[in-house]
Amino acid sequence: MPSERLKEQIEAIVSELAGTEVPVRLERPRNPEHGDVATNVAMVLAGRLGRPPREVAEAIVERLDRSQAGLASVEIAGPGFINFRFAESVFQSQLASIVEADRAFGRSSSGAGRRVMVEFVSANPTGPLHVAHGRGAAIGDAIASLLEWTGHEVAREFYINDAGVQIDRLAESLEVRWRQRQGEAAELPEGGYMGEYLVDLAAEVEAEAGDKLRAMDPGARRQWLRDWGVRRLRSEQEEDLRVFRVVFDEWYPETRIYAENRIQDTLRELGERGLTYEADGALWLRTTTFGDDKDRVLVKGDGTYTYFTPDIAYHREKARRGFDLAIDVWGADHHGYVPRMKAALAALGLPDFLEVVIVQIVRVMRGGKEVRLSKRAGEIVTLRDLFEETGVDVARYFFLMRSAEAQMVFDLDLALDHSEKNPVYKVQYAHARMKSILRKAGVEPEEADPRTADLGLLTDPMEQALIKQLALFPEVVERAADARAPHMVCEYLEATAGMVNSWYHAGNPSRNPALAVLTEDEALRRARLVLTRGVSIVLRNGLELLGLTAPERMEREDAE
RNA sequence: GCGCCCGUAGCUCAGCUGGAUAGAGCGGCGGCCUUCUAAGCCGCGGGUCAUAGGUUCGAAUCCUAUCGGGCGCACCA
Repeated sequence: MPSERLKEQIEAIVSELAGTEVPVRLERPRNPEHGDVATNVAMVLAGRLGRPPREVAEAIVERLDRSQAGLASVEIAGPGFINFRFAESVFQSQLASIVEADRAFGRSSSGAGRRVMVEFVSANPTGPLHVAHGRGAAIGDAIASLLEWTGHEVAREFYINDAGVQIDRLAESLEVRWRQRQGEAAELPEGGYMGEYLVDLAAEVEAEAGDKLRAMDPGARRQWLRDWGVRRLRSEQEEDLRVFRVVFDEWYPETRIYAENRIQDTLRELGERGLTYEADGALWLRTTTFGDDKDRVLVKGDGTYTYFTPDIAYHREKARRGFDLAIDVWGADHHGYVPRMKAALAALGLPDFLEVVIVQIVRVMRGGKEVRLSKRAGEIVTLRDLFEETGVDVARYFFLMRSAEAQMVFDLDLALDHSEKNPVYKVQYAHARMKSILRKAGVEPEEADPRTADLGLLTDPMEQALIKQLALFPEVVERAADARAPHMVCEYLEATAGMVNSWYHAGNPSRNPALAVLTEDEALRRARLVLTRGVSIVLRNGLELLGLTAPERMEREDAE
């Protein structure tokens, strides 16, 4: 990266001027007239040195070794910005390095040596996954991917809440449905699961083990239904997620926390640290010591644990399993739970171990009206309903294209639009077009080789702007990973695709054959094919990073 | 009542640790098809950045207050 070298040089100059280390930030000006990169360091330094910003800027510029940094021009502008423009050769060599890196372009090792667990979805195994889970699934998976691209060692994990009262209710509800099937007048329990899916599952139960269940005593039958229901629903979730292209390294059951006595270990450790106490017949944790609003109950008056307790033990296990950082992706309705969980981990001596990404709610709109996500004939209820209608690529992209912390509207009409109005297709189309040009040129991608092309021939402003845009990709990945913000990659891909489509159309042979990739001029054609390949590499890497496909060609529906 | 998120163009949203005339997509309006696939492209219009103060050379961005929307405030999970 040429800007890296420049940054180091400026840092050296500036720390000499100031007499101390001064961090330098190079930014990309919005306005291209302000150069390729710019810095405000002279303004930052002006106050400290007691000199006018422009004078400080002069001093910095005087000391610069332009050729060493690959600079074509440097100017001081406005209140004291320094604007830099790189030599064209710098961008030409960047295009060459994009093509050479190919699938590795955009990857870095900045996170090397860091083991991170991303835990997401973690839906209760009491029913099918809903639309809201889909957003968490897409975002969690993309964050994990971003961390992998930046060199972290990443594990994706799903925590199965297969213990606790919600599972008792599942077992009861399933039993009621099974008995109703046999004509008994059974009523769903308070807080039972009313979904129709349990009626279907009851039919499966009957087919699989009806006679056996009738012969069992009630306790054994309940236990059997409980195990069967959890297993069945869990595997249905796993299958839905697999089709949605989200694959977990581990499905970690809550019952394992109990089976391995982790709760006792955790309570003992908290007790030894003097952070628990008994009051009103319950055992409490002093979470207020670590920033929570009130202390929390660990063991209820009846001797059972709150939901919190096994969850603390589970997060303690994450650290014990060797992870340096745990990132949890939670729904907005759990945000109030964040301070207490962080407090509990701080109590265990793990103050910075947990990072929580809160994913806000999704509203689905069709025809300008909100789709009620309750069960109603023909309306979308589950994640599977949604992606079966839109396709997996579209559903994933729509979930990812907005920042997680903002509520989002899922516009089904736009999602179902197969034109380039749909941002997913816009990006995929741009990719397919590059592939189409390569096919038309009759070359394999590897034959578009920067070593046998003169990239100096790419002098058109559109081409140069495009090369600069492609070169930004690694920085975008880096920032998106740091910010746990996959939507930044979407923004970048859409902007890139827009430029690609303009370039492609400008070179439409019927309009301006001089700009066409497949031009008569053999040398120019070779150079443009390298750019074509570079574009396809960046778009493909970006799409695949987000878990989307990069199609070789787009299906064309015959227009009427 | 307290806490968290949000309030930017008609709609949906970007705006990176404050930076140079506030951006994109959709919708609207006007052009452009014997195509490296027009499922498109080019251009135009459109904003008191919720409001009021404050900090700063500089605020959509930071601070305070107010208003509006969402969510959460259990010995539920």
